[in-house]
Amino acid sequence: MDRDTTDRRILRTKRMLRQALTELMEEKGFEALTVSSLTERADINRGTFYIHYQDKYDLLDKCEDEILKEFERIVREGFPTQQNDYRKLVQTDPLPHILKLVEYLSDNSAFLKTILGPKGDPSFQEKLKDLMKKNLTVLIEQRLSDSPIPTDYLIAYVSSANLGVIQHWLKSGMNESPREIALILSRLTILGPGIEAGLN
Amino acid sequence: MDRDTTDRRILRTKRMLRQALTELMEEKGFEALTVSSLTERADINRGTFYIHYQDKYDLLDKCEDEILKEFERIVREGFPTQQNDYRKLVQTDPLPHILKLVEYLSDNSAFLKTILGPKGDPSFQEKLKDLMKKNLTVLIEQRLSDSPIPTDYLIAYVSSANLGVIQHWLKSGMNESPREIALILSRLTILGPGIEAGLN
DNA sequence: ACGTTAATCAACACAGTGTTTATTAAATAG
DNA sequence: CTATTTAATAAACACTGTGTTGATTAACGT
Repeated sequence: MDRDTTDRRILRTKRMLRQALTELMEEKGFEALTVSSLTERADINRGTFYIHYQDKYDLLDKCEDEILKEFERIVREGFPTQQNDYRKLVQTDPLPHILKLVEYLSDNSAFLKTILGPKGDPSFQEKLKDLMKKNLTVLIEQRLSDSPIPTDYLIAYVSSANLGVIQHWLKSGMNESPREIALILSRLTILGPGIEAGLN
Repeated sequence: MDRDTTDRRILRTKRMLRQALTELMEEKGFEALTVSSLTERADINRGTFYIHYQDKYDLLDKCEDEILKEFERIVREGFPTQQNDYRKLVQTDPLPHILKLVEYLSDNSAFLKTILGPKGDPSFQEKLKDLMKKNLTVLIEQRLSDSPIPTDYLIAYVSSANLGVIQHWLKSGMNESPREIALILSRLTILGPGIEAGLN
């Protein structure tokens, strides 16, 4: 079996480091933290860090990828297959897979709040938007009639907008329930800029 | 007179450093560059750097502030005072102050492309969105009827969306003219999510 | 219980930081 | 044009953090 994913010592080391990363990012942002501070906080020898990760950027990458993988899984499994008109549904209920996504955001809010905040990682924002774009492309292109606005700009607009809502939620203290946010996202995506852009 | 803003030696030093910053950011991103590489590129003694700036973050801050100041000036001077219905105008023409803004973006595209890209500075994105929010608040709140979506989320949505359009433009090689982009922004802001959100 | 291997500790050269000193060269005021 | 001011330079300093290595200890899986 793959020793790398079963040996409890390895799992512990990685778990501690990811925990330390989340904590230290919250405290002083990603750029201000060092490998030394990371290993000290995790109570891990500094040399051990370099067995598993190249540098702090590598550690961050791995953590981000874990989150993104889970996002993709949720979207893949829950994506609406049949082509419905959601404009009625969305008056009162969020799209189910969007709700699951927001719930997952909520579970990882400590990490995400920092990584999507002003001291965070803009490349993660882009990865997240790319994920949304992939799905929006399907959703939008099949319903697009003749918009005076290029499709790629429309998609950039909506995906960035969704990200903005999520960022605002995390930043302002998550006062709304995941369901409320999922509903906001669903409504804005389905009903929002669509009308103006010439969707039918 | 304020020696700090007239002495040609000082102006030259700052000019060279800001030039070097833009170049090196394009080449390897902000975090990867060092004060040493900056001063080497600018052909400036490293000690001189510390006379004018605390560290590389301070230099970045000052550069960003310069851009933001100019944004604010453009918005302040060009912001529509009387309350019009722009839905007709915007079918064919961008709002004038948005056009001016996009033209300024175009003039500083080298710097902005990097700072708003995946290796850039997320705090600048936030500052930019905050600027937009301030103006959108005026524009939206006075026209808002009864939206089922909280105003602050609506504003976060639109400002983030506008930023996304700008980022997409810069990233994809600026194939559209400033006028085209300004028109896209104007249309989406005035006509876009407004209808759904209950604007009149 | 055994062989394997992850984690530790200490040491290393190295790159970059931020500061200081004396010295040189350029700018401005008169 | 000259005198005076002051910005820029060059060289050195201690310091922090990096990334790697080799020998030793301790925990793991079978």
